Amino acid sequence: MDGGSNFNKASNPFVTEQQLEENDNVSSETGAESPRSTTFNDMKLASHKKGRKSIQKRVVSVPIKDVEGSRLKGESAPPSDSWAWRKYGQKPIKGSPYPRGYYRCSSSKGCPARKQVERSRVDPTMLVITYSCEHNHPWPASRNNTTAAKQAAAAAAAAVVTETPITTAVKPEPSTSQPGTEPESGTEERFADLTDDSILITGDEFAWFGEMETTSSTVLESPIFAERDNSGGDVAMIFPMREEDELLFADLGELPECSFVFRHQGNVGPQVGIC
DNA sequence: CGTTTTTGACCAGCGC
DNA sequence: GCGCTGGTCAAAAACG
Repeated sequence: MDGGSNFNKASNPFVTEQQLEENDNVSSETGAESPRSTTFNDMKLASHKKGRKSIQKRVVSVPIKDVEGSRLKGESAPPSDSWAWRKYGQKPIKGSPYPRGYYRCSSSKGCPARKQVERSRVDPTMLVITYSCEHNHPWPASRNNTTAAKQAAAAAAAAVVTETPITTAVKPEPSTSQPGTEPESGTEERFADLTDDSILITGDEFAWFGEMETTSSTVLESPIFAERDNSGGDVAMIFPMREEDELLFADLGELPECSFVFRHQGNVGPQVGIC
């Protein structure tokens, strides 16, 4: 948690990230037993109590036009990324003329990841996506075989690749040992490494966040990060686009769950990490 | 036929 | 204590 935030804070200039740790409401919901629908209640508690585990949130702004390219239908269709998202609700938000869509990760069963998509009230041309997930949950594999993934891949392929990859970086000190190819050890080991401070990007299970927006092509920076970027400088998160995506998708079949691609700022080729 | 989206309702948290 | 708002569920409809 704390460790992971290093990365976040310093890193990604493109992602507006507000990592909120919403843990602990743990205190006393316990007694909350509701008189009525138990099942419903259980679920409610379950969801609300997720607060027990730290929940991190990341806010990403994406130009709608980018999104539109991949969007299938509906106003709030989220940008396609490497995961499957299922919409489970939509609500008008006070103060905003645009409704907010609620999506849940459907890439794998029990995936706690969620995201909210809404149009920026400040800049209607921007889509604000808030990802949230509790710590330590197993990340779903990229949906390489799903239509969404294919679409994303196709979009990536179709996209003009000349655009500079967004980017930036990763870890301050590229340890030479970054595996260009995945080590053969178990995923867990890898994961362990990744979650370690030694790693970068993600430092936490949010590695997927990075990958996530990557497919959607352009991720806009948020003011928050812009500032950090200026001051920080040494580390930047990378959101490899297109090319990497293609590669990623192409290889996904072989990659274990939750893989992400990143590149060192200094021109070290793209690297793939798996958590 | 299976999966996803839509939409209304319910509940919890928060502010007044 | 009450009302408002946000988040989630679940049934039905739509879609591939």
